[in-house]
Amino acid sequence: MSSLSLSETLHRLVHAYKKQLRSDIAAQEIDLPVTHIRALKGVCRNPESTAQSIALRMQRDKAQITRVLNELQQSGLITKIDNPKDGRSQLLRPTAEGEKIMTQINASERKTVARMTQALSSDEVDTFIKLANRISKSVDDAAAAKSETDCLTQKRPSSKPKDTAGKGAIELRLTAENAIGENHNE
Amino acid sequence: MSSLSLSETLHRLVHAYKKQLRSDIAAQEIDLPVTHIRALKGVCRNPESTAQSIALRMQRDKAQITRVLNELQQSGLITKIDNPKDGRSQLLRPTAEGEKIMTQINASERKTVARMTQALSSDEVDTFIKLANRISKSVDDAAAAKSETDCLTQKRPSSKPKDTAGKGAIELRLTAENAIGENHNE
DNA sequence: GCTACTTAGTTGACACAATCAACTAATCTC
DNA sequence: GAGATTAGTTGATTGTGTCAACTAAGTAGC
Repeated sequence: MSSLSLSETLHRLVHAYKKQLRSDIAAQEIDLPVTHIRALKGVCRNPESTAQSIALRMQRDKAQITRVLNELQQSGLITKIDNPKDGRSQLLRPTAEGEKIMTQINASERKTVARMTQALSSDEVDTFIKLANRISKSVDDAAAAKSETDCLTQKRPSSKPKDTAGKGAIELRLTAENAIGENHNE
Repeated sequence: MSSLSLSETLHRLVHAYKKQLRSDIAAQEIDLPVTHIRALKGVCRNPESTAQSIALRMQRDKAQITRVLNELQQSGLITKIDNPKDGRSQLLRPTAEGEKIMTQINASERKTVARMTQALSSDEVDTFIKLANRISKSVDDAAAAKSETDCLTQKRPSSKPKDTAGKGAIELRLTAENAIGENHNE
């Protein structure tokens, strides 16, 4: 019955949420796209962040992350310092300005979340988040399983499929594990 | 505690969902963006559809809808016929091809939803949808209320604000009412 | 009927989001 | 040291969402 409308429900919900968050942020005169904010958040949360770890956490393409991080750097919100343990990557740190903005953003976000959940009890919010996470996990697991069978049916041409299927499977499995164990972080 | 992670939860969830849906649809060799699919679905559901009604239902900008509908028409999935009751608008109808594709898409979507909700009981799915709808409604209501006060504080310059705030408020209130009463449709 | 306003749809311009492929340079493995 | 892998970058392209200005058709008040 109602199962088909899950899609519409999700579309509506996210659209409403993004709109609200953007307007709350704009109201604070912070001029950053949502993706940049999420990335900045990632950097602030973990002082050992690299572009790679941010991309993994956000489950986004590393190309996109590269650009976002560069823009955050240009805006003076983060700095990159050479990773002593790995010459390929740099550690990301928020600047003082970045920390300041982050504080403001956290306030905005709290307000946004408060508005969204004003009609719900905190138990209901909790239930909602748990259900949402279980749904996300199911999708990730399904995707990982699919990539795996893809690999098998391909019989591993042994050197050809440079990136295509294999990487997808690994990434997805990693992030699926992440996604669950991570919520206690805030 | 967990309230802050609502944002991340939502981001993850929707990203996972879109990815899954896109791949399921691509697997059927249908080459349509998600937005186009949603619009086609709207057209198929209601034989009296106009661009306006689709835009309202989807809560999207009418400019975007215009383009999406034109592309659907070019792809031969819908037709526009002059609205006998209003020379400004056209009634949208799926073509035979459009109906066919819609059937396939519905199958894909059912599969996608099944995957997403495989770890949930149908009661839990139901709970999730209800909570999501309540959250959407809260956001819409908040936005509508805000637009309203904006209007008041502007003291109605009597002829200037052609479109800006007023329309937003009305649209949002309409769609908020819609969003709730509409789920029984499928 | 004329004038105002409103509404449906279109168009152009733009910003943001996501993805893919090809590439460099550093690292790891053997 | 050769070959694969990984971190990050760059270019191109597609999709998504928004805003403003515009045309043409309908509506209301007079």
